[in-house]
Amino acid sequence: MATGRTHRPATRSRGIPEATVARLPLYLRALTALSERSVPTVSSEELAAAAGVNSAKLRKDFSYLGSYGTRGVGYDVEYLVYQISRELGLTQDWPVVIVGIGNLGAALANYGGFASRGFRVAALIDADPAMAGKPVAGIAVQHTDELEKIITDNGVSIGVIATPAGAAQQVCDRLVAAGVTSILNFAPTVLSVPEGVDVRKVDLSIELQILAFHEQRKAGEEASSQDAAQPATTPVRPGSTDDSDRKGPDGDVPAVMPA
Amino acid sequence: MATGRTHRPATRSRGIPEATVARLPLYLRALTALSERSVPTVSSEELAAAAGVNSAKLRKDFSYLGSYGTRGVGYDVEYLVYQISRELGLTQDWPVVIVGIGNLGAALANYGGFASRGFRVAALIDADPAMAGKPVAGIAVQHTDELEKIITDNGVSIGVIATPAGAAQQVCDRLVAAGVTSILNFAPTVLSVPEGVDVRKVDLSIELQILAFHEQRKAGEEASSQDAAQPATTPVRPGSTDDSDRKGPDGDVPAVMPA
DNA sequence: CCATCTTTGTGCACGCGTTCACAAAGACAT
DNA sequence: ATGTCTTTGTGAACGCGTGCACAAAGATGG
Repeated sequence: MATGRTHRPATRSRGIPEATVARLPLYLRALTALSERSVPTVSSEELAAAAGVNSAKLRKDFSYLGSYGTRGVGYDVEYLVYQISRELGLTQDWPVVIVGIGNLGAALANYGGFASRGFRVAALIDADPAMAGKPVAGIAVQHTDELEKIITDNGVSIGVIATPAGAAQQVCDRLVAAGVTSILNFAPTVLSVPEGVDVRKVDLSIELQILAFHEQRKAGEEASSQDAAQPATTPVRPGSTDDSDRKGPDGDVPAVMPA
Repeated sequence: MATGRTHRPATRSRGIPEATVARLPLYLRALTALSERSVPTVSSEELAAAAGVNSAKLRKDFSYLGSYGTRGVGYDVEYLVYQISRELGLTQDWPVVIVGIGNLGAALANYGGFASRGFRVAALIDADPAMAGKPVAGIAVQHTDELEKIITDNGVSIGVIATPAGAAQQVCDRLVAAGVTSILNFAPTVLSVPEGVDVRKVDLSIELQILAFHEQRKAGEEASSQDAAQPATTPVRPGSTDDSDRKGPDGDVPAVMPA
C-alpha cells in the first residue's frame, strides 16, 4: 500500500463499497435458503433479519447494485439470487488450489460449502513428499514442485495458504509469481504481496484474543477490584527506576505491578 | 440490534476503539517475534512495518493504552508485550471448549497457536456417540450430553462452534444457557444471541466470495467486452414483462439477460 | 549545560459507513 | 379511476477510523 498509485482511486465507475461487498455473501446465503423453501418474494425487513443486519443498510446495499425490488412488495428471491451471484462473480467457475494439507488444509478440502458456489478445488499441494499421491477429500495430493505447473495449466487465480507460518511467505511468492492474484491466508503471518494482489487473512488466534479482550472487560466490569491472575514474569518499565510516572488513559488502572 | 439500549453505549470509560483492539494481536505477534530475537527496543516505524500497518495508526493505537514508549528511542519490546497481553486479557488462563469435532474441529484442536497465548482447550465435544472417548490432539472427545456440566465445572466462558450449520444455533443456545459469553463461530450461520454475548464468525465461504468479486473486477477491467460464462438458469425480472426498465447504477451494464 | 537530532503523542481534517426519516412508487381494493 | 397502504430507494446527518503533519519530549554529543 501507499506505493505509487493509491491502491485504487475510488474505483472507476461501479463503486460498490467494500463493506457492502462483504455483506453480499450473507444476503446470498439467506436468499438461497429462502429459494430452497420456494419463497417467492421477501421484504427488506425480513431479509435483513435473516442476515442479521439493519434493514436500511440492506436496502442501501442493494441500491448500489441497481433498482431491483418492487415497492409495496419486496424483492423477488430468485432474481436477487441471480443478481448477487453475478455481481460477486459466482456465475463463473473459480479453480482454487489449497497449499499445505495438514489438519486445516484437509478440513478445507473437505469443506462442502467450497464447491457449492462457483469454487472448485483444482489441486491440493503439500511440501511433504510422503503426502504426494495420497487422496484427501477424493483428490490426490501433489508435491510443491508441481505448484507452478498446476497454476498455469488450470488457470488458477485464487490460492489458499494453510501452511505453517514459516512457509507462508515463500509459498505466497511462488503463487503470485505463477499468476495467482487472490490469496486466502490461514497462516498467522503478515504476507507482503505486490500491488494488484488481494490478500484476505483468517486468523483463529486473533479472533480468540479479541474475544478474550471483551470477556475480560465484561468480567472486570462489576467485580473490578479483585485481580485474578498474576503473571510469572513482571517486566519493569525500561527507563524509569520508579513506577510513579505510569499514566493510563484513565485513572482507573492501578499504576502498579508487584515487583 | 435496535433492541432497547444500544448494544453498549460507547462503552464507559477506557474507550479503546474496536478497530484498535482488532490490531493489538497483530502487534503482539510482531513484538513476540522481536522478543524471541532479543531485540530490546523498536520504533513505531519498524513495528508498523512488521505488522503491516501505518506507523501513525500504530502510535495512535498505543496511545489509547497509555504513554508507553520513549521519544527519540521507541518502545521497549518486553514491556510492550506485557502491556498488550494484559490489555487483551492474556495474562490469565482462558479455558475453551470446541464443539463439533469434524475435520475442522480436529484441526482447531491441533492448532498450536491455541494454547500458546493464554488459551487452553478444556474439552472437545461432539454429538456423535461413536466419537466419545476417542482422543483428538491428546484429549478425549466427550459427548454433547456433558456440555452443561463441562462448562460449569471448568468455568468456561469462551466456546468455539465447529458443527454443521444446522446444529450451530442449538449448540449456541446451550452454550449460552450454560454460561458461555463469547463464541467463535465457524458454522455458516447467523447466530442469534442474547445481549451481552459476543459472537465472532469465521466464514471461509464468505472470504472466498469476496475474493471472487475482486478477481472478477480485475479480470473484467481490461478485457471488459467478452462475457465469460452464461448461467444455466436465467431468471426473468418478476413483475415487468419487458426488460426495458432495467437500470443499473451506471449505464455500463447491458440491460439484458438472454431470455 | 546547551544544541541537535530522533521519535513519540496528538490535534485536525477528511472520507467512509451507518442510520434516520421520508418522499416516491407501485400494489391492491373499491 | 381513485384512494389507501405497504415498502422501496435515497438525501442528509452523524460518528468512527485513518492519515497528515507538527509540537513536545527526551536521548545523545560536545
